[in-house]
Amino acid sequence: MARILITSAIPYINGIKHLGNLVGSQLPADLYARYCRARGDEVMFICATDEHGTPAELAAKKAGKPVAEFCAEMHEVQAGIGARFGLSFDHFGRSSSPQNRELTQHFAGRLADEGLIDEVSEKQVYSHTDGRFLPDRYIEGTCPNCSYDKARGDQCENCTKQLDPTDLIEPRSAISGSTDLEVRDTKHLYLKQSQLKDRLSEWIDSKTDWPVLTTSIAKKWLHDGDGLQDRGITRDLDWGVPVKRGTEDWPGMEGKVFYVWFDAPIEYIAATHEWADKTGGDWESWWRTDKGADDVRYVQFMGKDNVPFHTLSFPATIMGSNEHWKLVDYIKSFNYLNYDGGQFSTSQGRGIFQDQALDILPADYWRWWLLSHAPENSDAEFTWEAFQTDANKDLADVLGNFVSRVTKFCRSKFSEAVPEGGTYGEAETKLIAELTTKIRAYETHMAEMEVRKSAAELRGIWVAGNEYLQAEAPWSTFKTDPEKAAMQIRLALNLIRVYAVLSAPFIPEASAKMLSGMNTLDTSWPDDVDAALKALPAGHAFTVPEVLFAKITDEQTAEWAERFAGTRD
RNA sequence: GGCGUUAUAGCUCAGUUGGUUAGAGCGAACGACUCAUAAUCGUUAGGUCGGUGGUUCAAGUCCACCUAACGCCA
Repeated sequence: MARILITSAIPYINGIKHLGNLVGSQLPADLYARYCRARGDEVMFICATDEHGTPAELAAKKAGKPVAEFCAEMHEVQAGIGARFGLSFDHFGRSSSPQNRELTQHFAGRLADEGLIDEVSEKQVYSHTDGRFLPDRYIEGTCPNCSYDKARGDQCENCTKQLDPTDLIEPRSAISGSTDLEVRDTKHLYLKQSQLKDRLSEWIDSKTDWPVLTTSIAKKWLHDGDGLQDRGITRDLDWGVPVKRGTEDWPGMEGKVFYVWFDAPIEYIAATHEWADKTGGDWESWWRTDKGADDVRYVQFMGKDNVPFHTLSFPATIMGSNEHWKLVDYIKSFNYLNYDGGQFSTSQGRGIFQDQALDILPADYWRWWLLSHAPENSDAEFTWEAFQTDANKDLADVLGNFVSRVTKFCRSKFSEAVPEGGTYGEAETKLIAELTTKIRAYETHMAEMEVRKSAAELRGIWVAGNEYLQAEAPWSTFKTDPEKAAMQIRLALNLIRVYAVLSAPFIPEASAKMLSGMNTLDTSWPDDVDAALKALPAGHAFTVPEVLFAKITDEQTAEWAERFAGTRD
């Protein structure tokens, strides 16, 4: 039994995420977690909300709430949506937790002790009206180059010229519009990533089994231009982890917090700590190689935009501490999912948001389509037409209908119990051999996190059942040899249970309905297919389940396409 | 402008270390069946692998250049 630590990139607290966010990390991570558990591994599946930073402050202000309250509410909203999608986190934490505060401060202290922190003095714009420093993008003004009047402090969107906030003519706060600004000196901490470049480079080079998407992004950041740059890890904000050197105050850093990118990945560890505090478990046995984590395999899931932080910044934090923290063993990264010819856009409200998706269809439809089209090798595209066709064909016609035809046939010709009699012939032997081959292939793809291939293989396993029925035609057999038909249907009924077990990582709700219909709690994995197809013995009572997957109609997709094309308020 | 990823049948995608007639699903046409959510099963027709030029006995699969899309950076 292996020990698998799985983390999904943590979604930002600000607002409800769209489906692109889901398929890029949480959903495939859940698929893998469920599969590992089904195979008997000990799994720790962690996710959280990323709560610190300016966008959260601004969103809270807009909502008219204190930021802590806003984050607490949004955390519950996101946790609720995750639960409805069937995301089986062992813990869904919060980066604003005391555990994360303590660990973040600890890491900063260790890095400082190792000489990897620089204190840098820089100039930054302060807004008297807002009572705060303004990050570059929260300053607007007239571009000195093209006179565009909405240039941002870092760049003019009109002429693309790079700017410093001090370049702007008539600068103003993007938050309040105030022009009562001044440039102040402020001191910040920098993580000297450049000093860890060789260690990081060597480490990345050793990961020959990682997806190209992951390593190519990492190598680009390592070697591009002047190479890996040092990064500021503090900000002049209120909302965040207060800067401390371990448990000690940090002279000159009063009133400052760590920058979100520094504390967010540490939340993976902290969330496990949160889990332990809640359950009495041992979080260090998952994260400290000197305290039992040396046999843990750590797998991270994320979208490609998060790769630099997970291949370089977070490992720099871990390595730099010179303590025995677990480094990631495998990074599975995903490209983007596009929506009908363009990008999903949170800011423009374009595409389908997670709560909306669940309002119109059960989670399994989304899980299946998104996973079977996961953007593994390139960006993928969501269209309503493809979604409707694929979901209807795969879920309703191939799997759902298989369950219907078998259970209803049995009920009408025999009873709502597994029929007795008959013995296997050549066709059954052949089917078992074929299923065995396909299931072993499915296991391989799942273990390798080849999401699309896994889905295709699973679908093939479903199809094999229909092929068998079609070829053996128990409805014909029944007229001349009822015992043989009984055997065929007994096998088919058992196949439903096997399908439920195999399909659970993809479509947990439907899987549960199938098991419930088959009136069994037996979720044992079909290591031995022959034996697995005898799990439900003759005489075992069952009930014909409701339609597993109702078909999506043309009217529905037409309506949805229109509803989600526009913007969300 | 730099870097990266991608470019394979109408659509969505597979194609291992270069090697016999380039694969799958969907869609299409035709056929079989009637237990089932007008579901299922089978057969067939469709690509010479973005373009050009190389390396090689042999390239979708390696190299160069070009084009296009997307992304990152500047």
